[in-house]
Amino acid sequence: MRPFYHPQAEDISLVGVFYALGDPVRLQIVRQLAATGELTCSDLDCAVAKSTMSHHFKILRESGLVFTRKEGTQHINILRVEDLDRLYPGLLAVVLRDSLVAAT
Amino acid sequence: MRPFYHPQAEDISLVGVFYALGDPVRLQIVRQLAATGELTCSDLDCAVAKSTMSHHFKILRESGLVFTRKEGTQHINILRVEDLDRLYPGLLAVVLRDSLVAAT
DNA sequence: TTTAATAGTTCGAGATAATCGAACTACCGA
DNA sequence: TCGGTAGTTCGATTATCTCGAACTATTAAA
Repeated sequence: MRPFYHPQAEDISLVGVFYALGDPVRLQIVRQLAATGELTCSDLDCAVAKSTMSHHFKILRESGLVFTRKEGTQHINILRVEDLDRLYPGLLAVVLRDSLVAAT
Repeated sequence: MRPFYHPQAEDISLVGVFYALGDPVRLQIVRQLAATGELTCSDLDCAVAKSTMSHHFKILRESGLVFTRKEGTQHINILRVEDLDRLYPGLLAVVLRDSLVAAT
């Protein structure tokens, strides 16, 4: 298995971030990440296959939204809050506002 | 030709907006719209076919980012700034910050 | 009032990307 | 070492994107 690719902060593009957020499952992941701090693939119980879930986390990771570290058998994801707030201040606030309702 | 569909403001979803912005051509359109106020399909000279351009404007329109009106032979697009600022305050600011450089 | 020109949409085909289940890898514990 | 759990990768199917060609609508010219 290849090691994870995480872009440098400078390589996190706005269009890539928007692309990653432009999917209901991934948007929900980001919101839940912001609420809980950490999340593994299987912490969410949406109605998608786990291979698809893995794919979603890969897109979040490679767009720069999420950092993944390995811990035993599981992959723990965290939001790259500092990078995102520095690069695109105000963006996360928009994403997280009113995210208590599972708004899309 | 069918009339244009424009969603009600209440039906403009955040994930739909992100989806629309998650493409380099469409992001550029939105930025240029913010700068110039109005834009037709052929005002931009990107290296995409005009049928593709029409498709991009359709996505911007149906996601609620853009309002299109007919004027003679051309379709004039404007950003739905008020709706967007009311629904998702801060979002357009993020999109337009540093948009002078053709950042992606 | 045909004719042509412009603006944009729609259609059909080929290329890209998303989703799923199955098979696989990695790690931990009995 | 044998499962069991967590997650990735693979292959096939399905959906979406892009393009050029054909079409519609509107205006202007002949």
